[in-house]
Amino acid sequence: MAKSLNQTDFYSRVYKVVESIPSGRVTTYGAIAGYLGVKSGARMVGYALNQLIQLRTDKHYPAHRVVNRLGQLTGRGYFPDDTMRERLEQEGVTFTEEYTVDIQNHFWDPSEEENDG
DNA sequence: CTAATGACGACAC
DNA sequence: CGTGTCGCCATTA
Repeated sequence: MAKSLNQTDFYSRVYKVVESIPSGRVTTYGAIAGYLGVKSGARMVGYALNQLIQLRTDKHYPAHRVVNRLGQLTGRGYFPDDTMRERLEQEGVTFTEEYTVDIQNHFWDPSEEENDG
């Protein structure tokens, strides 16, 4: 498994996991961080997602499927309008609050990446 | 190098 | 149960 995690590599892995998030599901920063090996790197995950905005690449990641451990759309402020919320809704994700998803019902674990890998 | 920030998380009161 | 504080690690100034 991953041993020496390069700084930039960490980002690449985050993007890879994020784009691997299935529709109608959501995951948390800590889950991704822990999955990558950096338990306390939850902040780095969120930071990595933020970088997506800077990337300015044609490729866009479903960063809207990433929420904090409470299911709050903390990053909604970085999305235009309520894109983050509407996106989740159209995918079938339920909400327990205006900007809080039912994470306990839609939580997705990165390790569930059912892939030959 | 030091200091400040952040799409987080856990603990203390 | 809500507020306040520290820890975490990379990025930025």
